[in-house]
Amino acid sequence: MLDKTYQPKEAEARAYRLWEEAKAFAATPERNAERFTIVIPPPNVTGKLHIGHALNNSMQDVLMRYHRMKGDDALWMPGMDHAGIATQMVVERALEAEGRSRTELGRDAFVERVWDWTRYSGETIRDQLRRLGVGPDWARERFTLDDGLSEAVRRVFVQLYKEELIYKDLRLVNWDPKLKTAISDLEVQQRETNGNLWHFRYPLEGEPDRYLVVATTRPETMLGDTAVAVNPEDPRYQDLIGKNLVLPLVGRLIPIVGDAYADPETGSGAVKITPAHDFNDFEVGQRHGLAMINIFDETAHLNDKVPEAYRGLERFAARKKVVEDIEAFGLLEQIEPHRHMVPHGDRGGVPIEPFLTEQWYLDAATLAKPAIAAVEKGETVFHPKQWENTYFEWLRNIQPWCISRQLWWGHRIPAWYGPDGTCFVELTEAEAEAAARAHYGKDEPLTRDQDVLDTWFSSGLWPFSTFGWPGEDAETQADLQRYYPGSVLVTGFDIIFFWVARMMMFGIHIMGEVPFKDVVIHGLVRDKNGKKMSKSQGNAMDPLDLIDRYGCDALRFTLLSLAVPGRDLKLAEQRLEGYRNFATKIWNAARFAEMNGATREAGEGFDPAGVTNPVNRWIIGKTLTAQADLEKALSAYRFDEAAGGLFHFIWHQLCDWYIELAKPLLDDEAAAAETRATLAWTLQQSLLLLHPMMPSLTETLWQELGYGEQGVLALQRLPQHPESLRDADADAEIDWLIELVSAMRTLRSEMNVPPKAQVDLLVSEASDLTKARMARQADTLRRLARLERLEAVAEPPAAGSALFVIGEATAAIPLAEVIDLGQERARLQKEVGKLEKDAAKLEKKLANADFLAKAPEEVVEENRERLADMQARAARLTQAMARLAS
RNA sequence: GGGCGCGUAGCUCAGCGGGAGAGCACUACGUUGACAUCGUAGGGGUCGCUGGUUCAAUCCCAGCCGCGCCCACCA
Repeated sequence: MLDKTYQPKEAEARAYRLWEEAKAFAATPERNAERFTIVIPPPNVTGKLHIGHALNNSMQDVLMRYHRMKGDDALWMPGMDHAGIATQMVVERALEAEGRSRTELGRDAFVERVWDWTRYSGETIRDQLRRLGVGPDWARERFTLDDGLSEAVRRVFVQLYKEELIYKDLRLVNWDPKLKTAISDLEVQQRETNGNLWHFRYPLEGEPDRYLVVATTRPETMLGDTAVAVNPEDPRYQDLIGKNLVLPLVGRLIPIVGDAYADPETGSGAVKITPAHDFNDFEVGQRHGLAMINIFDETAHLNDKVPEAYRGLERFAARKKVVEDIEAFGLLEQIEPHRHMVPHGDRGGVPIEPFLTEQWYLDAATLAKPAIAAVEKGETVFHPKQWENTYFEWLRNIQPWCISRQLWWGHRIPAWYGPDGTCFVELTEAEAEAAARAHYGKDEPLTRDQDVLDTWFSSGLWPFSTFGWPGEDAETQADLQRYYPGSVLVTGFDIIFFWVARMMMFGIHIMGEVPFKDVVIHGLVRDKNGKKMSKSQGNAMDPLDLIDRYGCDALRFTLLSLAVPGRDLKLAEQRLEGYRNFATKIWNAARFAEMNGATREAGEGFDPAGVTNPVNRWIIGKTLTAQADLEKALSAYRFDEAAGGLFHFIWHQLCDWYIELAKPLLDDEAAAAETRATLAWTLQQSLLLLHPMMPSLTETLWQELGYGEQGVLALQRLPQHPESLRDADADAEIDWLIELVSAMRTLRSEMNVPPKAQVDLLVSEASDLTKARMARQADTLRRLARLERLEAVAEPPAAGSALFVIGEATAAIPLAEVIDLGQERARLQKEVGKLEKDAAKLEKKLANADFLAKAPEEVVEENRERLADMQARAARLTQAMARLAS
């Protein structure tokens, strides 16, 4: 006997054990079935998973379980990402708390320390995924810093280098002075900041009374100015082009250059040019052959390229001093408050510094072209499709990707330098040495490039590196052949650029084929007020905490229900409560089944086609519909509709109606056996349909109801039922029954008939069909409507009855004690009035010649039927009212 | 400055060309042997505003108002 409520905690652990014992998550290439592949977006080993991971993995798990149940060879590739900069920061912070630093430890010891952390975080994440009830093919788990994946990284790097798609270049990069590394454009966040525009006077050479006013938001960079630009079309300054200014505080002579970059409309129309510290100025500098003076060190302190008074100052301290000194010289024209966007490093959180360094770049524009074309051609399709705009927009404007990082945690760049700086890019040190020997004609000592690669470089290879590429053994080749490209990628919109686009570029270039067919983009999980969850705000919801309190199935079902495409999710605990209750509801339906013997034995040899009772035939048809709806929703990645459909089917059709309708049948000797079997079957089907979304509950019930002998639910197949199981007559009869019961209940409620009081129901002028239905459903009606007497009568009902129309019949409930003739007549009159009003609207529509001529025939017909039905009901009620009076 | 999206019942959201829906919340009633983590019934909406297209508009188009997100080098 089942407990009264579902106890998720033990059930989840037990179910997961069963799945692992049954190897339920393993791919089955040997079956040679249709294959279905998903590679997991590898979580960062920076700690633990958040609620967004719960959504992302629930969605994937639903697809996996569903496809496995359809009979596919389903492979879900698990793994994690070393997440270079992010993980290094976590460990550095831990060191800091111990009063140590990474430099103190040294590179090797530090990396060892990060590995320790990685093992710890990896274990945490694996546990969390298990608690979520999701089942990837654990035996295949990969890590981006595995030997195999590192080999893939080196291969791709060397190949692209030899193709001249990777190169080294000296130019401005986004430099994070806190983390002391270059970062890519994507890792820069523009933050609106309150600042100032400082207007400085730069005196003309030899004419100290004349000056140009330049404005800047970054006064300290003036120490690196090497020109001032004016627009050559600007009449105010044309004669000044070619002359020199004296750079205040420094004394350097800097030219006035004519460049269209200077906008006459902005500020004074003259703009200071600092080629080493501003991306625009860098270009101006290149055009005019200006000197580039780098005034910062890697921590954004001023270096010895500036006058002594400023050396060693931190950039903001320098700013203050520069302004003070300019003012002291009387060269400060004005200070204007100015709100503007300041670039910040998204990890370090400090303003980034455009910084002149040599870095490795990837020619992204070249790789982007086929990646754009593939989506244009529909080889990869985004869901919802509008995200393709975002993807296109970024790829069409893509800049060279800075892939080198001055970090320790990551894939070391496979480049070695000879004593003269010659660079050898090879797969291994031995190959580099060989290349060097060939180049120099003798052995020379080589030093390896100190930098590591942007973490997204290896993530970009994930769809094929995880299968063992570039391994050449038979197994790897078979896996790649079979499982690449993936079927679906499920991910958040926030990493379309970081990850999806990079996988597309690498996948097409390296493998010659897109890495996945469908990209399912989901939203961000926000709190109930729509605020982004964050630890510091204190509004973050911990998935494990929610699982502890509501069960993993409730959490999954909640997230899936809210996963409307193209929209963020607002998660309120009330929703979790609701779906926890849903789990309890199903549990109790199963409990009812168990109590009535509707378990596996009852369903043995059951053939739904042989069922005769309309109630049973009806629920069988509804089950087919539920399955069809589920399949439709999931094939369109509409997890919200899939969840909503099953919720409605199980709660409102199966529990509210079928179980209630089945109760009298279970007491009826003639119908009991068939009904028991139908109930068992329907519940079994429900468990199958619901399993992808609520795996633990359904698995537990599967075992409890005796299906364990057939194995775990996770490995069952979804049966395909013949459409002939649907029965329109049964549907019509049960619809009629439901309408009748509902009408009775409404009347009882409106008339304040005590719930326990038994009443009579007299159905007059009933057709043979109605009489037959009444006979068949008599027991059910008596029970659900609490009837004393049920009768088909020829005579009109006597006064003192409540009346309503059901189908082509009029029904009367004699309620002499509670009914007031006048009130009842008024009630009926009101209803007739409403019907007539609606009918009048339809009549008008149907009288419109344009409507008749232009609307499709079926629409016209439908309106006619509706009108006829309304008129018939109104007439019937009017007639009944007349009889009431007599 | 460009791009995308959203504004439907008190709340969260479906629906997107032919009868306004769900869940939660709310009100009334209810200890009927599955379930009070429940049941039954009920109230509640000029579908942001203004025009247009159409026989027909919550749904399509345009404009406006309000809100959000992404991208962008303006001093």
